[in-house]
Amino acid sequence: MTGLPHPVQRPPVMARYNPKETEPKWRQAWADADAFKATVDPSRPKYYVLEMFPYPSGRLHMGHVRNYSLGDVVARFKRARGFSVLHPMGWDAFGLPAENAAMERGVDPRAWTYDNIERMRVELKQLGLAVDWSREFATCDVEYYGQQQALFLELYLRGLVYRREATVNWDPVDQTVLANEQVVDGRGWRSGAMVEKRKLAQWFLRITDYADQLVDDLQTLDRWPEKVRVMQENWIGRSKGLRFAFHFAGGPPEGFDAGLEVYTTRPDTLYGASFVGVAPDHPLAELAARSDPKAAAFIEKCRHGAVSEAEIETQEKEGYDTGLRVKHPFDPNWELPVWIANFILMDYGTGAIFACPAHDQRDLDFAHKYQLPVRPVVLPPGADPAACEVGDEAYVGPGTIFNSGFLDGLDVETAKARAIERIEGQGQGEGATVFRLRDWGVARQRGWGCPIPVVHCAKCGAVPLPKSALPVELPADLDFGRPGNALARHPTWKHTTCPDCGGPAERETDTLDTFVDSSWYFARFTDPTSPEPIDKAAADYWMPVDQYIGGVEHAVLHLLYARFVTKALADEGRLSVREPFAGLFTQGMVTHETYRRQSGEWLEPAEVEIVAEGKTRRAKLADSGEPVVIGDVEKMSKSKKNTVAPEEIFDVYGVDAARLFVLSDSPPERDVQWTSGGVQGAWRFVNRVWEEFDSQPAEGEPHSGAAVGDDAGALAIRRAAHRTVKAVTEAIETFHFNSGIARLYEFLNLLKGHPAKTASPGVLAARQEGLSAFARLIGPFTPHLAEECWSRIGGQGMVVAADWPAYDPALTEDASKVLPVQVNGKRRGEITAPAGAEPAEVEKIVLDDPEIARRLEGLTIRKVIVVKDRIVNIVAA
RNA sequence: GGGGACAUGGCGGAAUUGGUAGACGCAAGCGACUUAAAAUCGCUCGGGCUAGGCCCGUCCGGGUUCGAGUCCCGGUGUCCCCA
Repeated sequence: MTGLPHPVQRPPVMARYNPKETEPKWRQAWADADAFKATVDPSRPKYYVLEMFPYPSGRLHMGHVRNYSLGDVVARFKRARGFSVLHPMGWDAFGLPAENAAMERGVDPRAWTYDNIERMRVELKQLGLAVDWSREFATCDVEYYGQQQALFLELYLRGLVYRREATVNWDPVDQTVLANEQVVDGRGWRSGAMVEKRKLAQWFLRITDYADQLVDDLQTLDRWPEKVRVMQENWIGRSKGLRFAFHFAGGPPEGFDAGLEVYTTRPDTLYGASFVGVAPDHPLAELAARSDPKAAAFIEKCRHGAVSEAEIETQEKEGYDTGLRVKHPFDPNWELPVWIANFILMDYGTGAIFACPAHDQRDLDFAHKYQLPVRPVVLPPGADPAACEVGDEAYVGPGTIFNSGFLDGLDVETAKARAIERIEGQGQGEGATVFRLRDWGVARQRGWGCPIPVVHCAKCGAVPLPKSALPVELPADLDFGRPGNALARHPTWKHTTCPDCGGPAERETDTLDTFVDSSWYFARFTDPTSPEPIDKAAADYWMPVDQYIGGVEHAVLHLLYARFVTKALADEGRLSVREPFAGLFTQGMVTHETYRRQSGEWLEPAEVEIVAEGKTRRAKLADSGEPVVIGDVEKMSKSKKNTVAPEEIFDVYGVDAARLFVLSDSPPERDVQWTSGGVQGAWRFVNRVWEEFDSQPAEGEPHSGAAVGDDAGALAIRRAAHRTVKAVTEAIETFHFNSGIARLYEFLNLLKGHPAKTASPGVLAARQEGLSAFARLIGPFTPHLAEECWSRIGGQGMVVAADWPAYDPALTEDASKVLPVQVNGKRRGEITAPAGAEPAEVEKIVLDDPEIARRLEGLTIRKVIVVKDRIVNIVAA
């Protein structure tokens, strides 16, 4: 039985490598040399590395350590490879957490945010990132959001900004609009109040104008994860179908002279129509409510129903028959009832559908509930038309159309085209592409955000401000002490004059969604002090971002908005690229085991002692010995208390060990599980590396090693060194950092086998060559240690200024290869052959081998397969 | 309901993309050093057996192939996205 130490335990005092001394020293040296300044240098290839910028929550967590360490590996590697690198850092600084802190603790959001930035900057700098800090900015800097207001006005003038009434989720307690994701079980995520649907005038960006491009250009993003491209494509949801109008039987109701317009992706199933449905907030439903109290009551009930698409899908289907009737477009004598149904979305298509229960599950559920007809019109392959019946499941597969007049006998796709042609011929509608994507509502009723640069004038309406009136600055004395929009209730701020007529006017008090802030910051980084929002020349040099790194949770919204804004800015002539991020990497989370008392109370890792008994592990409280339940491995979170504070780890093991561990333990795209043992292993490696460098005598230093040559040892070291350079280079290029670090461990193990103190001059020279490469190879992962080691063996200048080591391909291959020999696919021995030996030559060696010959006794050789430098397989019977 | 990803020792994960499965690390066991512990160093570490040689083994069941962790078909499980 062995008790493991706490996650954060003092390292042995006798350790010779002292990160507390070396790490600050090298960070200072980099700063003094301005080593990471990004410079426009047309003579060199450029490389722009960017990690999604942090929200200044106040403290660094392990997720940050991982995210920024990953980007730092790329930045340092590309710099060493001769690229002119831009690797900036900034702050996504507007948003609700600051307002919540303000309300809870009575602090000013601005002060809270900038204090947090101060603190986090210190911690991030401690990570030793190769960042050009001279470009730092926060989105809440007036220099930034003022430029954003200028861009907003440009989009306004191009017709990409508009204002309309929209149904929103309204939290009556917090007095604000909530995004769908902020509504949980019909209640506001913060207040817990029942959310209402309200109509409010809202500002929108016309992202749907770019919907086609946003889908089509996904094809060009070949360095994006396939997963993210699929998610975006689904989110945009382009579908081709038919938009057409039903004529009313017995004359149209008021305002519906043109009929009732519906949209469908299944015009082939028109003969299966059973009823027509409209959304509860459809104008026709509202019209019906005016004369029918029951309809009004039903609509009111729907208002309190589900808000997200997924919830709408799973809730009980309900409807109300308006009594209105429409005529089937292909048969004027066929009348269909018009229902108000709670599963229809006003925002998708036209907010009205025709229902074909036999071939749509939602329609079928609805039809069953209200005893509406179910008429199959698509015959599954091989089915009998006479016996075809629909049970509880709608048939949505391919098949042959039947029961459908002129469409009979056609396949689904042909029938769709034929039905669209017929409707178009009747002048009743046309084929149309519809997107699931909706315009982007960017207005937030919040005081801690970028003010929308518009005023409302009683005479002129909503008037955009002229650029000369920018920036529209947030007042310093906002009252965040209670819920609601602090900007709207400020006593004086909103009162102004109309730029058009000079009369009294009120400023728009909504601010922009923080996703707007993050939709162009990457372009601002190319010249953050430009008087223009974006300096064209700088952007032309640096854009696009060559490698963007962040969490997959932003796969849709942030990345989609940034793509849209980039395209819009390109159309304005402000950018020359149409896609912001040429390469995207989505890294996994940092996780940790969870621990609870038997009563269920969460416990921090530091309170728990792990007891290992052979292959099983148990846990108990470190002080009392009370048994502890080991729970699942989950994302580090305060609520489950399974967090480990980076600063404590830095303090005990140094920054390099922490970086090394998060980089080495798992492939970057997967979750990494933080363990105390793991970081101790990284710490051991740091020390072993230092000892290896420290044992290498400087040139001319007295040395007790053997005077005789040891060419075999020297050659082994050189080969391993060159192989390691090749492997690590390739590993970094392909984001296989964990494998690259494993190769570094291997090389160190090999060097240990040829210690300096007993080495011949030849081995010493080979070690020197190997150590020189090694110091540079570990630079991207453990940059401080790399400098200390490089300096110890007399490297010129600093590692950050040194070239990446080159390798000699001839030295990465052994002169002879050991090839396994299989007989009928089973390993039966091995032979040694010269590298690159031709099959015939290898075959001869194999057949001359006595051991192999013994294995083949009594068998007839049918075939000998030789894979060069790899394997031999003899097929024999 | 649709789509996608994944499944390898006690654990995290390697495997040159069809060619010696388990690199490297963690945990564990044994040993050395030590008054002792920690640290450090060395050895062992998928399972089985008639143990210096064989057999089995990459979630399960089939298939293709000289050869399958890798490709194909079917199933199970976990996760993600969409509905």
